[in-house]
Amino acid sequence: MDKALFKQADLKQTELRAPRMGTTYAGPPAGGAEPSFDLIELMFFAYRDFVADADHLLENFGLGRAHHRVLHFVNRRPGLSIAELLEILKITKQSLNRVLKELLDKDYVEARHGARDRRQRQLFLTARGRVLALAVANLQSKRFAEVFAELGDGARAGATDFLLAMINANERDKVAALIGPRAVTGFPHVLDERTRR
Amino acid sequence: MDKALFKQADLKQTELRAPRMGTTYAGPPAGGAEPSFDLIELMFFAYRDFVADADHLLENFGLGRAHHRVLHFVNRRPGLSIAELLEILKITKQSLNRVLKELLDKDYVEARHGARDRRQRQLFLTARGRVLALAVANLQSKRFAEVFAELGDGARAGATDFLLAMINANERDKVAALIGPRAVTGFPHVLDERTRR
DNA sequence: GCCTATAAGTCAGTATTATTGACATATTTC
DNA sequence: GAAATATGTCAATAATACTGACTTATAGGC
Repeated sequence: MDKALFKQADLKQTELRAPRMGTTYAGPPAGGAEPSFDLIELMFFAYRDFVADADHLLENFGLGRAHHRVLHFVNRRPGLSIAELLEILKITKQSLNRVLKELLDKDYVEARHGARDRRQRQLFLTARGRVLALAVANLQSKRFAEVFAELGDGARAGATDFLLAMINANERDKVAALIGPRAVTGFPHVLDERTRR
Repeated sequence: MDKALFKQADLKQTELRAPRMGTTYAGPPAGGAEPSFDLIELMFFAYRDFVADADHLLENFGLGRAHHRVLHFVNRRPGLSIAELLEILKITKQSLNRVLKELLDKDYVEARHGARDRRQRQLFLTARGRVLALAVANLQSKRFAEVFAELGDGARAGATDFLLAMINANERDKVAALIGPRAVTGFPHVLDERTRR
């Protein structure tokens, strides 16, 4: 009985923890209220299963979590520079290097000299890369589609609001800006001035 | 300037990816709909900041993400066995060992011989461990409190429904069962039959 | 044009969290 | 008593990250 309880799959361990942000620990309880154990645990499991979709798919291509992140953000912000990518991913260039090199080698990502500044390398997905990124995004979107088929489409706005509110206030605007305008099309950077002469 | 550019925080990399589940990739698009890039990205950022809270706090105690998971689940299911913990965490006992040993050494966790089966070791938090686990939970709960202060308390049920629906269907009942009844008190295992003679 | 700053790439060494495989020990169950 | 089970442990490895130091190419100020 206890066996069957958690048998489903071989999961990699990475959740329930993450990067440190500028969060300040203000001391024990907020104001006497009980901790929201339910939501804490739900966040853990929901995220676990959510990312598992992408993880599972990309594994077939010999790509790991680091590759996924790069693929995702290059897809979302085509034309971004190495520095910008490092800013988003919050990793060092040494860490990025291995992963990016593999993505370049395997022809998922393409780097072009910066149009304005030749020192920069602007990153784009190749056709292959775009197919893969879209496949991942579609798989993840399928989960959302099922969720809102169950909860009703009205729940989508609520979920969006909830997730946005969960983001650190100082980053919320940036994320909202990145998300809102490009939610559907997703190709703003290609059009911005940096890629023009 | 490149220095300053990346200085914000020293973040560990683990998000936007996770364990593999039994998710089946059914082919490109679901039915022609655009991928939900907005929600995909929101999940990433929301979870990133959410777990950063715990991460940041535990770092002061020399504890990492693996320790957090153990602390969390032992707190939530006191009296669980090594095997049960491994099942939940989906890691090997070799991986658990180092982490658990540290938590035992540092007196956050306590292991007692199984009451029914002396081969088993049942895990409990010590007073210290409970204080720490509660501090983490309170910090994470603070974020939820702020979110629902902003969105209104009505949003809490919606968020719960959303997160629950995001969990793989085959696990949903188990998680719901674990979460619902013990959301507040959190000490069910101690009372279950396994710890009795 | 030169000098400095910047963007990126690279080499070397290390940490954390995970893995697989093999085997030892204590205890339960048949 | 023998086999199964729960746990612990040794050893080697992988993926993802880190710091520090250095090179190369290009941009920009003077």
